[in-house]
Amino acid sequence: MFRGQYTYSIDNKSRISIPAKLRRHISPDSNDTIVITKGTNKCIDLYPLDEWNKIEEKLLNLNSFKPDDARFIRMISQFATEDKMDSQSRILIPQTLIDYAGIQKEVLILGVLKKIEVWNPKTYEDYLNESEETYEEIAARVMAGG
Amino acid sequence: MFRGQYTYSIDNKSRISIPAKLRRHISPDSNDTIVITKGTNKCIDLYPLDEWNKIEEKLLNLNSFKPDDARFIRMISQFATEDKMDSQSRILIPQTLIDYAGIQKEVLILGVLKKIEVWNPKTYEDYLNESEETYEEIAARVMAGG
DNA sequence: ATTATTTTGGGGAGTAGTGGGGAAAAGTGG
DNA sequence: CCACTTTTCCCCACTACTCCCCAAAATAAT
Repeated sequence: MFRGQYTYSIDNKSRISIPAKLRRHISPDSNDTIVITKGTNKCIDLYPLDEWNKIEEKLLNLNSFKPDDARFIRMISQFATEDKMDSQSRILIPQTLIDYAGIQKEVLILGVLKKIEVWNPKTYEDYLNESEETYEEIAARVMAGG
Repeated sequence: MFRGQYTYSIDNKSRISIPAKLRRHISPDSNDTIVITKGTNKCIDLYPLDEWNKIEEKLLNLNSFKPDDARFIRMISQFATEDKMDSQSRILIPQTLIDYAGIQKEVLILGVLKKIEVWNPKTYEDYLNESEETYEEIAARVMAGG
């Protein structure tokens, strides 16, 4: 599982290093391959290949001749590109996603259980502030019964 | 599985390159052969030959004496042509399908699990806007339980 | 302080995408 | 059956980007 936050930079060839501490949690099954996709918030999601394959399994169980299902499959697959890390454990981020996440130079990398998120630090700060609830309140609600 | 989006162009000989990242996922069983057919939306569908064969298997199981089935079989077969990629991994798209999809110069190529779709970028944008649901909502629904 | 590891930077070979010439094949009309 | 036109396909070429490699800088560990 991925944990922690890391402030890194994206170089002028659009590459980002995967922090060493996160790298160690990528299964060898993934063969150093990462699937890069649009996050559900204004960020970029990174999945090790084996985790992404589990998501695709779910998509395959949908019926692609049903218009609604076809639409889901398209939207989710559309932004997913896979890339193998180079010998310095970097991946190349597509320009469309850099633009989507509003990333310039500095990036905030978050380890979030099964996936890794890449944010513009400013965007993330705003995201945290936009919630009315405090950390304490959210915790109480989400973890209720656990 | 095919993934990702690619903005390419169709040349004045009606050829489209298959993006390298998609090409790598085409099984050698297909012998570089692609079946080109009319999509269920306003786009062109491309299937590697081996995947297309699986679809034909399913069609064979339909009852061609049932009017609905017969109609569907006709519609899907009618526009299906197979083509071998040239040495630059390009395929020739029939003019009828180019017209159907309203393609001019720029094309949006989508990797969608077992098939590849070719859209007029504008048409695709309109298609996405037709839906009430946002990406977030779709993701939440489809990925529920994961 | 020295060594090892990690992050960032950049050169250059190879690959990918696009365009187009011309031979072969297919279609059309007499 | 033959000439002529159109389409398809094989090839070569140019440009830009991607990826592999080497290396400096920064951080962490011994």
